[in-house]
Amino acid sequence: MFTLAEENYLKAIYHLEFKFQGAVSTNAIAEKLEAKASSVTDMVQKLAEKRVVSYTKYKGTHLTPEGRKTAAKVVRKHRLWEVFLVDKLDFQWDEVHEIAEQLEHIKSDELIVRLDKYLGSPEFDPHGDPIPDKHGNIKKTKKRLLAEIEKNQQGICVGVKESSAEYLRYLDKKKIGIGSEITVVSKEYFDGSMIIEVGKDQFYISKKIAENLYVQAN
Amino acid sequence: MFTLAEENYLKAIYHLEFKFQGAVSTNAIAEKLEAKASSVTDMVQKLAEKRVVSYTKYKGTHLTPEGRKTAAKVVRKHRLWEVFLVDKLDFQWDEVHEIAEQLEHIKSDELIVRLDKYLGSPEFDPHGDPIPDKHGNIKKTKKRLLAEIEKNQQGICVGVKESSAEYLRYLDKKKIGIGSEITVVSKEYFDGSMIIEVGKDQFYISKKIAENLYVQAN
DNA sequence: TATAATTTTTAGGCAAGACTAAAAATATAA
DNA sequence: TTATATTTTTAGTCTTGCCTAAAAATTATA
Repeated sequence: MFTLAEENYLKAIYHLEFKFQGAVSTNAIAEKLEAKASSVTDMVQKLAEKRVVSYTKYKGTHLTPEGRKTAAKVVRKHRLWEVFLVDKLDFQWDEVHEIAEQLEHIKSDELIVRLDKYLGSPEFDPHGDPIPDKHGNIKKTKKRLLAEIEKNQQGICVGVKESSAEYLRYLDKKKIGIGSEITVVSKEYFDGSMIIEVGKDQFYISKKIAENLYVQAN
Repeated sequence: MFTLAEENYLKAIYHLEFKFQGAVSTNAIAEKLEAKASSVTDMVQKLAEKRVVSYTKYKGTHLTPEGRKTAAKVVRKHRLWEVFLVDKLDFQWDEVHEIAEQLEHIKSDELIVRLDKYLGSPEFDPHGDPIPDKHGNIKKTKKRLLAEIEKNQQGICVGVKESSAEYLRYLDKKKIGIGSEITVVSKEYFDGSMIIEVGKDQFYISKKIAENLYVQAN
């Protein structure tokens, strides 16, 4: 079993390894967890003793298969709880992260199984990120930025890039949410702005908006 | 804000104060939390500094109004989560305690409000224990001993008092389990024995049996 | 009431997980 | 290639929450 701190380190390394596709530096972990590098060295050495990471001094850290499995499980729990909070308790996208950050550490395998079933075994969380299955495998997202979609093509909204509260509220106001079908009606290459159709409505969006929204296109 | 350990101490003192209606001894807390008395002394002094308990050396501990409010909130969360686990995730009543023990420490006022609403603002948990309202007030418990039920009244089995293996085997043999509807067909005031109906069966039970079974009556 | 038993507190320590400051290794630049 | 800057590690501390062992206070008993 792992402590709360250990789980958070494993999760951070999991995300960083995915993002940079290589050894994870001590400083990168420190920044992600808002901790000092010296604290990270301590913990990483401890995790190496527990065989969940491989660590070479000055060279960085990797998850072992065992560590990856553990990290994926935490991520799975986090994202399942986010679905619960949004789908069942009607939270907004931007309100769930902090709570899920706590719920992800609840220890009970049976609970995950039942929660997953109760939510209809979702494959994506409310931000469009894939939920690892019980073996830690994740579906590859075909998610692209709305800005990359061409005229007359369409995509399903699956998430956001930067999730500031203002931005999420803007999307809400425009009735854009996970699952919304968005069609690019016209595109201005000069400034990257677009006119898009969501449901029955058509409206203008700036480049900045389009570069912050992930859609799944065919 | 309180740490996990602090919340557990406050909850323990809350329950013990309720049970014994007076100052709570150091040893009583130690037993309840499976800790050493010296650890309890440490923590109780710390809680006294935080003004959530009043503590006099060698005389025991009391919750302050502030402490009682905090403790009641933890109990409220615990019992709401138990309802969630049983009503929504189909857990059995006896499987939920450990998980709720973890969930009760999740910090988010908004979460409690929404969870409560989602569950239909229940007043009792699956064991028949009352759920404190948002101000910490509790309804008088619905849970009573079967021995207190009068002739022709009925109740739903919600738990046992002493859970010896023999007793549980006896209940099993008689097909009495959580959720069983029990009707008192007749009652002998001389020795406290009864004839009860469970499902289609009627049979005799002794006073001792009736004093060990909790039912939820209207 | 004096003595024994029990309860509670104090004193000192330990592990986890964070920190600061300084040293060592690595990377960058002149 | 040497000097400088950056990154990482080590060494030593601190707090939390627990422990053991011993001392002190309280309660029970003879």
